[in-house]
Amino acid sequence: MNDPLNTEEKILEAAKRVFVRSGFEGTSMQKIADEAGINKALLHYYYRSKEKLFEQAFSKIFRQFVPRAQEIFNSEIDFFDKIRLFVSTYIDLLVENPLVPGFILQEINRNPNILYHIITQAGVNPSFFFIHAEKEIAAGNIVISSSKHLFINIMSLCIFPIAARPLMQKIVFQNDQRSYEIFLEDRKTEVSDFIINAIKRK
Amino acid sequence: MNDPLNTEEKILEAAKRVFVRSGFEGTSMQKIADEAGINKALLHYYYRSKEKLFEQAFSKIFRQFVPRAQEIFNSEIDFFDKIRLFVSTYIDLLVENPLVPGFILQEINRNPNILYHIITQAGVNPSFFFIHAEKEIAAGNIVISSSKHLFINIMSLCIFPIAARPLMQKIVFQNDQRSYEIFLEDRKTEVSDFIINAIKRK
DNA sequence: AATCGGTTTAACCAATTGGTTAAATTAAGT
DNA sequence: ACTTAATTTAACCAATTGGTTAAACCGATT
Repeated sequence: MNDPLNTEEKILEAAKRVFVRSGFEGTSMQKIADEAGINKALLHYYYRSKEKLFEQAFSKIFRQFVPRAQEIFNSEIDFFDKIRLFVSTYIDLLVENPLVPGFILQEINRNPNILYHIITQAGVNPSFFFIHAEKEIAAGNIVISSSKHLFINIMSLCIFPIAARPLMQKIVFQNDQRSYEIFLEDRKTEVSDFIINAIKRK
Repeated sequence: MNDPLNTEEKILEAAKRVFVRSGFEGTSMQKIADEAGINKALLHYYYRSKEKLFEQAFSKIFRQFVPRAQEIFNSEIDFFDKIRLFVSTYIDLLVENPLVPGFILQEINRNPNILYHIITQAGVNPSFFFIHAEKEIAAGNIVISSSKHLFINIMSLCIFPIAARPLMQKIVFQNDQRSYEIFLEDRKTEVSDFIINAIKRK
């Protein structure tokens, strides 16, 4: 029943939830304080300003999604298996955190400057993916004009359907929630097949 | 030099610009009034509330992107040509309005309820695309588990790279702006080839 | 010239914003 | 028990928020 979190951690967790739900501009310090069950002045005591608190919250949210991807990209498995594992794992991860993609896309466009610090801090580095892809291209196993296109295609196919869910669910599934859940579950194999079909040597 | 727009239109155009730039929560009525070069009370005179003004602005922005897609989907051309034309046209359209995808993704997640009214009003109806795709599947010309997956794949590959540009430009191109411009230009053919490769009968 | 309806403005409103301050409370070390 | 430092609180601040109101302005009709 009692949470073992100290006040500082409790604030950051509350801030993460509220920021993801409402974005930076839509979030007030009071709402975060309410969510954390504490006084508003405490937010400023632990985190000097809204910006500072946001930066830490954003960074922590962002870092939730990096290590899993990094781990898979860096693993020594067959390239197609790597794609299959990444797509399946990532769609699962995104479905569990459905508001995060929209939140991140919103905030990077609002203030791109925060990115530089956060990306380096999170340790984002897809170079192992690029190296593996280039090797497969050189070996003639896959056909694609550039590993960068392939990388962004994979990300697009995984992330967009969740970021744009309310829109897509409405115009493609007449807003039927259950159908969209099944649809997303299907995508865990569907997207991999689509990608592999697109790039494998004929 | 003089603009032929009356005050009502001038307000809506200003509102569109500011809302797209800063989102609903990040936009104040004062900022819109400044952008339009008029008094704040005029906004309430022509559009009763911020919500009402937003709804009209959002609807107008949304409708900018629907007819072009509809037109292409409904045209009587070869299915692969249809994909090529759509991808190329849409990436161009999105590059010209780079902040719109992020704006829309942000707002549909913040308040999904507005969608119902706006989508019907905009006349979104991809059924001709689905019909054409199903026909090609039945004829054995393309291989895909569902036309819905194909539709959302196309949308993902076109929209995501622009919605997530600040992020992707940073982690894939070390934030080199010119490289990303070339990359997006390349995608106009690259994405079509990718999709067609993925679905065409082997 | 008087009047009319639509348009535009300045002044104002209560509520909320991010942030500060000084006092009260708590826990630990002596 | 006394002191000290970290923690938590209530009260407060100026600035901004969305929204209202009443008066001024303006071009057209009579």
